[in-house]
Amino acid sequence: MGIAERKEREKEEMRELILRAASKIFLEDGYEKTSIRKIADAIEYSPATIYLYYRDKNELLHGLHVEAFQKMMQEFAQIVPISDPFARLVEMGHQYIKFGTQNPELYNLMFLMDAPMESLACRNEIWDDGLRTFDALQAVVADCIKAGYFKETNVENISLTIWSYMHGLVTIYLKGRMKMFEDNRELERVQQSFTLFVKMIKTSL
Amino acid sequence: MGIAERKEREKEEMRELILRAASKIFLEDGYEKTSIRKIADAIEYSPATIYLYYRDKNELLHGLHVEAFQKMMQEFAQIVPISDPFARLVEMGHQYIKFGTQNPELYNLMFLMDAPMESLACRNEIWDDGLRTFDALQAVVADCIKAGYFKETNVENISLTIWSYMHGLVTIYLKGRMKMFEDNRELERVQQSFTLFVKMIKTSL
DNA sequence: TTGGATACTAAACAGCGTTTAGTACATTTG
DNA sequence: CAAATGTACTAAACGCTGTTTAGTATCCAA
Repeated sequence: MGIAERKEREKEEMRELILRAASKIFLEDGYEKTSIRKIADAIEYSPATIYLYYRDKNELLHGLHVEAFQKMMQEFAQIVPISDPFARLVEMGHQYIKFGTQNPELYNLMFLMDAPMESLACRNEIWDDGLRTFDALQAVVADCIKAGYFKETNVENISLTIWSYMHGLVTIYLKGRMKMFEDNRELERVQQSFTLFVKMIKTSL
Repeated sequence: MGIAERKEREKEEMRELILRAASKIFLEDGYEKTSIRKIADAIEYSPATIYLYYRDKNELLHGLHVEAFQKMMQEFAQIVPISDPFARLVEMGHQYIKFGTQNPELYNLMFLMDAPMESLACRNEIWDDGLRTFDALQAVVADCIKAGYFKETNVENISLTIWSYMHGLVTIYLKGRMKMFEDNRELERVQQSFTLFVKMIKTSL
């Protein structure tokens, strides 16, 4: 009997309906304003219904978290055709900065918020999405080593170090901590620093 | 007449009383649990009273923000006696990592939270505390240049680049994004990456 | 047809930051 | 000294929040 299958399908559709509404509100109005009640309103169900499909708000945010990483990986796909590994790494950095600065709410969700992590913690899943993205970086770094750009060989350590820098730069910008340089040339400073960092890894790794 | 002065003093004492209670709760229970109602409870006043001394919660958090920076600068003071500029810079990095990892809630408040920034924004003050700390870094970097350690001369850009890395590393750790390396050697990885970064700036700046 | 699973919700719980209206007391003024 | 003004404080409410409980319909299997 296909009834169980249909129910399963309907359940999945409902999960998707909720996630779409949540995503829309999250992207339009930001995290602060993405409340369960508002999501419920948007899909014309009661707030309690949402809890029949997601155990809590953290799990729902984890759903958006997954989508955010998909979007980032999609943008990283643009760098694949670049044949020179180092040029590919540099372009990956540009894409990272671009993604972060243009999607502050998503970036926050992906790398700063506690909520989606806590959803994973209690089910001791692992942080798959983040790992896949980190692997993408590691792959490019490994190519740089193979092509003789770097003398260092600890791919994981090099990748973590590069990511740390990129993440710090983007976060300082996004969280308004660059406003201390009173002029309004924050994005210029981001680019300037990135140029210096590229020079650094080129000459010293 | 000294009445105005006494009232002024009492007002300041009350502000301090509130701040001390807020600080205690913040350090013990973290940001999430630091509510106006709980602070009011601790000092045995009504929640509304707090609003006679702080315009809103953001301004109160900014008070803690100021103290957090004082504490950090205090720990940075330990590096002053180190005569070699580069060794001083490296030790400053160690202190930064130590402060961040041992005071996660404070670090969050200082460099990640929106709240204390928003308090400044509406009064268009500037981010003095952060600037002073950044200046401390710039001073050490300038010394490194003078001592011939670096060939680069843009102190601000070098400092921003170094801070970006440090901040990224600490944030990745604090926000649990290093848990993807399933083994439990996160702090070890932090040190390993820092060692690599030190090598990088030594050979390429 | 009946009985139990399923889908859903109204209402409540316990918390939040903040504001309003009003009281009690301290101080200044006539 | 009494009346008027100003100050310090708070109870209660407003409008939110995430989440749970209890109850009502509806669907489906026996």
